[in-house]
Amino acid sequence: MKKISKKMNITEIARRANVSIATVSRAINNPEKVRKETLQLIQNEIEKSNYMKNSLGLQLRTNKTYTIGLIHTSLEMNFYSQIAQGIEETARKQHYNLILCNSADDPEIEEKQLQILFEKQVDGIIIAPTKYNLELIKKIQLNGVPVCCIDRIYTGLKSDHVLVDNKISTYEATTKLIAKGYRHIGFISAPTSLFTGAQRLEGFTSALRDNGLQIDEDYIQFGDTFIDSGYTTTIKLIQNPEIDCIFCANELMALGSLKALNDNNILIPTQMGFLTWDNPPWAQFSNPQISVIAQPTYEMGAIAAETIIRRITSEIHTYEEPLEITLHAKMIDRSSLC
Amino acid sequence: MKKISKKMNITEIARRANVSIATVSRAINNPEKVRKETLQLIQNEIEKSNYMKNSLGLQLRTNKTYTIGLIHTSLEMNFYSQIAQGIEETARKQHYNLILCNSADDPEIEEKQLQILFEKQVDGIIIAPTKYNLELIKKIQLNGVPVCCIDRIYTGLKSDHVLVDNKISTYEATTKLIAKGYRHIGFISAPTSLFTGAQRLEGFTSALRDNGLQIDEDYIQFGDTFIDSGYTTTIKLIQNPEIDCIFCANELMALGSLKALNDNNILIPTQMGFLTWDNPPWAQFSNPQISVIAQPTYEMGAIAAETIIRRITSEIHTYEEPLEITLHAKMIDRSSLC
DNA sequence: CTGTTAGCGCTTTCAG
DNA sequence: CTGAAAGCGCTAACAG
Repeated sequence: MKKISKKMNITEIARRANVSIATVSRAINNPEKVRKETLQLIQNEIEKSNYMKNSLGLQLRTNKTYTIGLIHTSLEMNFYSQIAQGIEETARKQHYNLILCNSADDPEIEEKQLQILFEKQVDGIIIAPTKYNLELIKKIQLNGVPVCCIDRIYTGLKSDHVLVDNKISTYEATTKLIAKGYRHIGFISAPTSLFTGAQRLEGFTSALRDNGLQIDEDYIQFGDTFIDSGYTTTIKLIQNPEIDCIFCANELMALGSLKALNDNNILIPTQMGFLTWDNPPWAQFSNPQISVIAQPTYEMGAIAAETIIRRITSEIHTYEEPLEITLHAKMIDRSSLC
Repeated sequence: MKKISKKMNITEIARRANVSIATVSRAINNPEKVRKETLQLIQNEIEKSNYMKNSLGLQLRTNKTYTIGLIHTSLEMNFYSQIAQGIEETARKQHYNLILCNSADDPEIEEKQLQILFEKQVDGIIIAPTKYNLELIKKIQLNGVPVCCIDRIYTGLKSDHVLVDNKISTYEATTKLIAKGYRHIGFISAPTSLFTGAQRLEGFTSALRDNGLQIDEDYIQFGDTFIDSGYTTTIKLIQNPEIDCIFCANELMALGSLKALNDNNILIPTQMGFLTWDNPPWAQFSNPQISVIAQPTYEMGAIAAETIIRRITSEIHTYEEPLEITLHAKMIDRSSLC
C-alpha cells in the first residue's frame, strides 16, 4: 500500500520490448529512424506501462534545464505579480518554466534563493535585487548563469537591467502636481535603501526645489512598502493640516494611505489630492478613480524574459556590454486630483 | 569572449586538491568525516575556483527534486496570486521550490504543463484543474507523483482537495441579500464548466427558490471570469431597470461590472447593491467599500502545500483515503449593500 | 535499422 | 580517514 507503482524507465521498456535502450530513445525522439514494426512494439509497451519521460537525465547531460528563476519581493504586489505573469507567459512560449521565489526583500532569504536556484541549475535568473548579495551573484555569473535585474539597478554588477525611469517620472509628476496648484505635498517614500525608493524621493525633492518650493522634512515620511506603513505614515502627514496632496511611492502604501484618509473622513479630491506610483487594477475602479504613475509591468516582465533567454542562447555571458533597457512610466491622471 | 568560464565540478576540485571525488563530496556534505588538513585543502580549492554545487546529479540519483509544480488560471487574479504566495512561503520553509504555471484554464496549455512538470520530476503537483486532462493526471499519479487539487473538485479523480464551500456560501449570501430586501438580483456567473462556477450558480438559484422568488433567466448572465466579461454582462443586466443588486461570481468580473455601473452613473449602494466573490485588497479600500465573500486564500495555499508535502514524504500515494479539506468562505458586508 | 557504450555530477556502499 | 566504482535516466557517437 505504498506507492502505486515504481516509476517506469526507458530500460524497463527496452527489456519488455526486447530491444536496446537506444532504440527506445530513438522511438521516442526520432521515430522516423526506427523500423515501423519495432516502433509499434515499443509504443505498445509505452502505452501499457504508463511510461512518461524523465528529463533529469537529459538535463544532466546537456546542462540545460529550460528553467528560469525569478526572485522578487512578493506576489502581494500587483506590480510584481504582473511582471511575473509577463515573464511566465513569454518564457512559456519558448519552452521555459519559471521557478518563483518571494524574497520579501530580506537579504538572507535572497541569498538562499540565489544559492538554490543555481544548484537547481536554472538557465538564467531574473531578480529584483536587494543590495546585499553582490558577491554571490557575481559568482553565479562566473559559473555561466546569466542574471537580469528588474526594477532596480544593482550598482557594481555587470548584468542586463530592465528598468523604469523612476526619477524623471517622479520629477514630472511632481511638477504636474505643482502646476495644478498643490503647494503642500506629503510624500510617502519607500526606504532609500531600495533603488526605486531613493530615485523617486530624489525626483520628488528636486522637482520641489526647481519649482522654488521649500522641502519640509515633516512632509516626507518613510514606509516599508507594505500596507500598514502607508496607514501610519498618512496619520502622521495629516497632522499637518496644510497638506493638500499625498503622493505615495507604491501601491501597497497607497492602499494603507487611502484607508487612513477614509477613516479620518478626508475626501478625495476635494480635501486632499492623491497620486501614487504603480497602477493596480483597483485604481481605475475605485471611487474616485485614483491618479497613478503606471509602469508597463507586463511588458517589463516580457522584456526581461526575452533578454535573459537571449543571453542563455547566445552564450555571451561576459557582459562587456550589458543591456540597460529603461522604459517610460506614464502618469495617468484620473479623478483623485483637482 | 564566450562564457566567462566553464562550470566547475567536484571532479575538477578533486583533481586540484589531489584527492578523490568521494572525499570532496564528504568535505561538502559531511565535513566531520574528513581529516582537518584534507578538509582545509579542499575548501581552499573550492574557494579559489568559485565552485558551486550542482544538484542535478543528486536529483537524478535520489529521484527527488524538492520542487512542487503549481498550475492555476492566472496571477492576474488576486485569488490565485494569494494562493501562490501561501504555497510558496509554506513550501520554502520545508525547502521546496515552486514552478509556477499559468494555464488560463486552457486545457491544451494545461496538458503541456502537466507533461512538462512531470518530466522535470517535480515531487508533487498542485492544480486548479480544468476538467479535460483526467487521464494524464491519473497517469502522473500512477508514476508516483502526488496531486492536490485546489479550488475545484475533480470528479473521478482520486486525489486530495483543498476547497471552499462554494454552494453553501453562495446560498447563505443570497439569503442575506434577500433578507436585506433585494428582490431582483442580477447574477454574473462564471462558466458552469468550471466547478466553482456551477456550484455558485446552484447556490444562488436554490436560495432564490427556497425564498419563494422566481428565477428570471434575464437576471443570470455568464462571463468568462475575466474583466471585460464583467463589463458586458453588466451592461446587459442593467437593461432590466428593476434590478436592484448585482452579485458577481469573481473578482475580475466585479472589476468590469463596477466600471460599467460607474460609466452609467449608477450609484452604489443607493441605486444598486453590489456583492462579489473573492476579497481582493481593493474591495476594502474602494469607495464605497465593496461587500464580498472572502475565501481564505493564503491559508488555502498553505494547506495545499502542507498536504502535498505530507503526501510526498509519507509516500502513500494510493489515495485510498483522499483528503478533502473544505474551508469556509465568509461574507464580509461592507458599504456596497443597503 | 539496431545495439553497445560512455558520460553528464553526484552520493554511497564497500574495501582498504 | 580515503579511494574505487556503481548507478540514477537519458542521449549520442560509433560500430555493426
